Amino acid sequence: MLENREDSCQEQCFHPEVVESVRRNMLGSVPSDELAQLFKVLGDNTRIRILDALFRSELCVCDLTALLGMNQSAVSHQLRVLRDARIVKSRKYGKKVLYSLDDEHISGLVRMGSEHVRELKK
Amino acid sequence: MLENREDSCQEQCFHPEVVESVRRNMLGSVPSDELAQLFKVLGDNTRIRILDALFRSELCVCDLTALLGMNQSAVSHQLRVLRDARIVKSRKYGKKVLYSLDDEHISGLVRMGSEHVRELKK
DNA sequence: TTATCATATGAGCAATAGTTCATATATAAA
DNA sequence: TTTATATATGAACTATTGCTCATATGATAA
Repeated sequence: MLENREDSCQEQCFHPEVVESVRRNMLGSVPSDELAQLFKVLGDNTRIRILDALFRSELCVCDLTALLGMNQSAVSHQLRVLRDARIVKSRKYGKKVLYSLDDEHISGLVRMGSEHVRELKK
Repeated sequence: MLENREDSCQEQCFHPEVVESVRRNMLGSVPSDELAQLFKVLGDNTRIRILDALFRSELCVCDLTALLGMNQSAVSHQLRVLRDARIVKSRKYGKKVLYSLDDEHISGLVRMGSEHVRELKK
């Protein structure tokens, strides 16, 4: 991996010791990919709004649809993405399906992210 | 907003009180969009690896390029995305540009995200 | 100055994502 | 059973994203 320097830059700039030391401590490529995947799922306005709502209360698809003011199909599609990522869970209640958050880490992430956004505004 | 129920579902399913109460506490649409934008920036494997590296040390573009084993142009493009989001900052040092993390919230987010991924594996 | 090196950037392209529409499934009521 | 309701899903379309290639910019050295 370290050998493909042709594409990057010349000897003078490249610092093998620093690069090696950093590399040793970095996440393996598999975990970094999973982490990116998690953030990618959180990186959509519709899904954030869904989570923001579910953070307040367990809700059925219908109420989420009304709340977001969008297509039921679109909401269901996004709920599937969140379910696949195990960020929300669902349970049947009669004809309805009730959704709620599946993990407390997620609300922590959302809270910390909001904090960051708020800081940036200053 | 609450009136476009035609697209969603019938009277029986819709719960106006719950929806209203949830809506009142939700993030405004502007902040939720900014929050999604932040997560979107973090939701890419290349950018996560860059942050993971910068978390360990300030690095020039050339070293990052060697570290990630990819095109210098690709790295510069992603650094621009991170810079625009004010997640990393840069300073000139001779011909080189040195990058580092711009905000301590970010490492917190990455750490919390990693925690979540680790938990999911169990 | 000119040449070289490190980085940035615009255009173009392929892959992916989010939405809508139509329809399928599942539960309940008549 | 038949009908209606709530949700899920596949296909199609458009918009966005990340990469590559070529080139521009900016700084140092000769």
